[in-house]
This record gives sequence, structure tokens and C-alpha cells, in this order.
Amino acid sequence: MKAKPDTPAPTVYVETMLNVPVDKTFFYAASKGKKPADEPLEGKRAAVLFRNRRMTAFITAVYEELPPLDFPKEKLLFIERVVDDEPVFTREQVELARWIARYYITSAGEALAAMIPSGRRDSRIAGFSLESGESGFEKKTLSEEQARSVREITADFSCGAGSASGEGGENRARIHYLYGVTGSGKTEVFLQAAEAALALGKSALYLVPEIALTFQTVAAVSRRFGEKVAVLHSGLTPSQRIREWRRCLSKEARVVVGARSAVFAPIPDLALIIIDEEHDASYKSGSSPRYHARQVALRIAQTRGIPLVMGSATPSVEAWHLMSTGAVVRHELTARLAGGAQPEIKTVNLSAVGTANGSLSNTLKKEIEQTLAEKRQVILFLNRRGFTHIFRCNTCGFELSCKNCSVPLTFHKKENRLRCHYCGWTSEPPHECPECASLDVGYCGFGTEYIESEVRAKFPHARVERLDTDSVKEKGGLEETLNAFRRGDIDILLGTQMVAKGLNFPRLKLVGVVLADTGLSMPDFRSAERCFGLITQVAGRAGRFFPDGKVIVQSFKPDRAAIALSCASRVEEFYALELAERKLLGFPPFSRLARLVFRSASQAAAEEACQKAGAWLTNAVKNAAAQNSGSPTRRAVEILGPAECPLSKIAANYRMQLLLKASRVRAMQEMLAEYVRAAKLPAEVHLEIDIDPVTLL
DNA sequence: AGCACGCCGACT
DNA sequence: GTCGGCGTGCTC
Repeated sequence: MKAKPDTPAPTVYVETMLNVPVDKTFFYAASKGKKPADEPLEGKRAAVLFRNRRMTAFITAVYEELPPLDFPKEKLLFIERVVDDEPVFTREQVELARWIARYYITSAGEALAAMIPSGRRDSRIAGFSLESGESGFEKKTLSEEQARSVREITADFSCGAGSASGEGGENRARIHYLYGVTGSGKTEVFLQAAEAALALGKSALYLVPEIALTFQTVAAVSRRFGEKVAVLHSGLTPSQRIREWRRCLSKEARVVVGARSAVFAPIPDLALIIIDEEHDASYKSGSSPRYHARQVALRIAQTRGIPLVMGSATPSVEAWHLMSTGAVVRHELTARLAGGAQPEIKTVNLSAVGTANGSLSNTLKKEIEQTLAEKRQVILFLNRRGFTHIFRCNTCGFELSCKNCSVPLTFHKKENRLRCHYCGWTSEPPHECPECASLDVGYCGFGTEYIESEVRAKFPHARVERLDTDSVKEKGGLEETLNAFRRGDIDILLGTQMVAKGLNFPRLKLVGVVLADTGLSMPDFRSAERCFGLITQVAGRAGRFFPDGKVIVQSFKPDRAAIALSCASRVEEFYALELAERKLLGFPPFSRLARLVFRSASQAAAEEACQKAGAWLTNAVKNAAAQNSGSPTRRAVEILGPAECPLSKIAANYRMQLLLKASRVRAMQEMLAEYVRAAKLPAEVHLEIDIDPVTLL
């Protein structure tokens, strides 16, 4: 019912979501037509008083008449102010927030707040000024296999077309995977697929891992599409983010490039979602809601009925599995367009040569010396920082693992026992190696700082630079260091995964993986996958850019599958083996996981809360099994723990965890939602729920 | 999440 | 007699 034009400042009622952990909407009154006449309020933010505190409310619906309320209407307040002149979110995004809330066990308000930039006003200053001035159409000619991939992906545009306002009806989206080594031309396929979307007057979303590490891809997209690009990255201020956001809504931007949170960008005529480097762990949010951009993208693709294309040279084990079952269409790019070949990969068995002289074997040391003598360059690759409390035999490299969980056992000095951080199982620490009976056993590991000082000491005349997360934190740190390396101002570049994403270094000759095992020592079932991926990436880079190059992989256990198979490029074999292992142990993709972390300054409180939660959930599983013995839904939820988190104390907080395994994720989510409603945690204990966790530290 | 209301122990 | 512990319940 429309208000009469004469009525002065009539009242409307708005339904809002707030960033509070209460899964319901809140109603406010608002004066209609205060700013421009009949100002539409839906999709705008408003400042409101909530419990006498000023908060941002997201207006999700507007009612001309007071809707039925489940509270006394005297409590209804007026909004204080409308924040936005133009809407900043759409109905579709509210729907998505509701889905995220259900999936990741938060409130819809929290989900929506995480999706929408917090910027107050539209900033006029552009945030990202790549050389995007002229959109140089340097379109490359496609190989036959590239062209076929583009064709098959964009043939799919027709099925979702027409229903831009994807209301309710779930169209089936086709999921594609572009699998190919570095340099096989994935980016060009992505770009031309996006071009095909634009040619239809539609838009594309291009997700990349951390922008700082993929600026070359972002630059390529910006160059190709010029002014039609919106770039969303962590360096933007909230206001700049809102500005790019509005450019999406107004359809000024047709291609949206960005990291994880760009998956929430409001893109009216979205026709294609691209996920570059699909395997990358940065797509998973580290804070609540702990969403995975791949999962969210899949949801968007399904509700809109549009294709999703992922790509990587090292697909996640889950993605590989989906390709092999046919759920995901696999497109393999086999040609190395820039030429080059697989480099010579040599492994050094550290348990055979010993580490008495430090972490650099004689083989690696000699190769470094020779490379430096030739005035060429070296990259030393450090595979994450290791754990120092893993039981390891210094003679044969044997690491003691849990029988139930197949993760390394962690040594606890205080109680002098080895403990499994998944299930809590403990055992007596052996005094000799159970494998080779050697007495030379201990709990050591290499630290990255140690290796850096060792390299500096052994090559005092070489210019050594370290590249890691800390050095990139300062703006342009990565780009600057890489440029310095390319110019030849650095002889030895020491770094973590970042160097694996390295660029074209003409003077580079040698890549040394100092200790391939470090990743494998992580008490995490994905450690083999990550180790394999990193070595494969290093080797792939090497083969592309320095045909006479060498890769040396040092390891205590060079015969471990992840190391041996990556060094030998026996990719299919690795995935088959890893999938068989996952199936045996019931880990993803053959099960779904949820992780509950209870943290508190009080160890006793964290333990008690975790214990109680475990009991509650165990009981819930039992009851469900008894109630409908025919249905295997909840009975299929397995509870591991309580156990200390592998990182048992972070920032003076003790951390205890439960790990839930289920065949069906929905049953597990419903159970957890019920637990959250029922649980009364003491204020000093914080609970973090992680659905589909990618790391279990 | 906060913050108030509410019902049982040791203190000026 | 009061001050204060934090259990439980609500927030438009």
C-alpha cells in the first residue's frame, strides 16, 4: 500500500541484520522520504541504537506497514541515520549471507558484515593504479587445446543466461578445471573466457590468492580489460573498497579481480567465475565466518547457473578426486608454450650424508659455489618452518605416528609422553628407534633463522636476501626484492613458498630445497599434499625459466611418496596413492570435517568446556542413532578428541579441540548449530567452529 | 558478543 | 546488615 503523497514524513519499517552472534533479524522504524523523495532503503546501511550502543544495521527489507512483531512494539526504535546514498548490497547477497551462516555456523548478520566493506563514504581516490591507462589488447593466439578449453567453458554461458535474477531455481552449473603446468597458458584461457562473457554484455569474477603474490596476474587482467576492471585487494582502505564495490553494482566494472573476499562482490550480470591457483590455502578465511572462497564460489555458480572454472598446476586432492569422478570437467594443458623442459632434479638423502656440518649438504654447497663462480643466481627454498617437538630418528629419519590418525606424535616434555593431537592417544617415548633400533633419536628440526645464518656464514661474500611473509608486509616488499634479484643485486635468495611463485629470472641457475620434510612433519593430514605441491611448483618454475638449471631437494626421507614422486614428476601416482590413504583413514574427500577449538586464558576452563562439548555431541549422536535407527545421518558423525591443539597455547590462550568427521556435512552442521544454541559457555572460553578446515594446527 | 538482572558467600 | 561472585537471558 502506497502512502498518500500529502502525508508528511510517513513511517516505514525496516528489517535489519546486525553484526551480532544472534541468528535473527531486528526491526526498526524509519522516516520515509527524508533524503531524496521515496528513498529506497533496502540494501543500505543505517546507524541504529542497539542495546544503547550505536551499531551498523544492514537493511534487508522495507515494510510500509508494521509487520507482526514478536516483541512489544514500544521497544521499536527509529534508525538514527541512513549511511549510504546508494545501496551497497543486493538481495542475492543477503541470501548468500544466510547460506554462509547455515554452512559455517554463524549468524546471518555476522556473515553479511563480513561480506560488505566497512567503508563509510565513497572515496574518490582510486586505490590501485596499475598501468591500466590504455587497455592494450595484446590477445595471444591460442593453441588447439587452449582454444578447445575456452570453447567448452563458454559454451556453457547459454544454460544460465536469461535468468539474471537467479530467483530460487537452482540451475546446474558446470565446473571446469584447467590443469596444466606453469607456462601452459592457463591465464590466457581465463582471459579469453572472461572476454567471451563481456562480449555477451555480462561480467566475470577472477579470484586469485593473495594479491601481493599474484600482482603479475592482476596486472595482466588490468591491461586486458582496462577501465572495465575492478581490483579488490587487502591494501585498499574500506572507503576505496566501497568505491570499487559501487563500480561493480553500477556495471561500470565488468571484470572483478581480487583475493578471497572478492567472492562477495556484487556483480549484477555475472556469467563466469574463475579461481586461479585453486589449491591455494589463502582462499580459506582464518577468522569467523571461516568460509572457503571456493565453496562460496561454487554456491554462487549453482544458484546462478553459471560456469565455474578453476585452475592450477598442482590441484588440491579434493579437486583431483572430483575430476576423476567426472563431477568436474577436466581440461588438461600439456604444452609448455615458452619451451623449456623438466629440469634435472637431484635428491640428497640427509640421513645418509648426515647434518653434522649444518643443513647444507656437500652436494648442495658445491653446486652453490659453482653457481656463484659462474656469476649466476641461487634460490634456497625453505618449506615452512618446522616443528621441533616431533620424535625423529637421526639415523633413518623415522617419525613416530599415531596408529589411528597417521599424523606425527608430538612430544610433551612436561608429562614425558608422546601424544596425538587428533584423538588424544598417548604413548611412552621410545629410547631407541622402533624402525632401525638406533639410539640416536631426538626431537629436532631446522629453523629458518638457523639456515639463514648458516648460509651467510658459509658464503660470506654472497649477497643474501631473505623473502618471507614479514618482508612482504612492508608495501611492495615482494616486488622490490624480486626486482632486485632480477637485476642481479642479490646472489642467494632465501625464501618460503613465495619464491615458488617466482618469476622469470634469467640469471637463476640453482634451486635448492633445503629440507623437503619440514612440511611433512606437520601434524596435519594435508601435509603430504602440500609438500608435493610445493616441490612440484619449484620444479615447474625451474623447468620453464632456466633450461640448464638444476634443482636439489634435500630430505631425510627422500623415499617418502610426496618427495620421491614430486621429484620424479609422477603426478598421477601421487594423487592415486594419497587418495587411497585418505580413503583408508576416512579423511576428505571421503569424509567431511569440522573442527571446534576452545580457547581460554584458563587451561582448566578450556579443557572443561571442550570435555563437555565432546560429551554433548557424543550424546547427540547416540540419541539420533537411537531415534531413527534406520537413518545413518547422525550416527555417521565421529568425534575425535578432546585433545590439545597442536599449537596448544597461542597468545596466552590455551587451546583444546574436537575434530568431527562425517560422511554428510549437512548432518554435522545441523548438530553443531544445535550445540551452539544449547551450549552455555563461560565468558572466559571462546569457541571457534571451522567447517572444512584446511589446517588443523 | 556485551550487559543487566538475579540469587548465595565473606567483609567494612 | 551490604558488596559482589558470575550463571542465564535479552538485545528490535
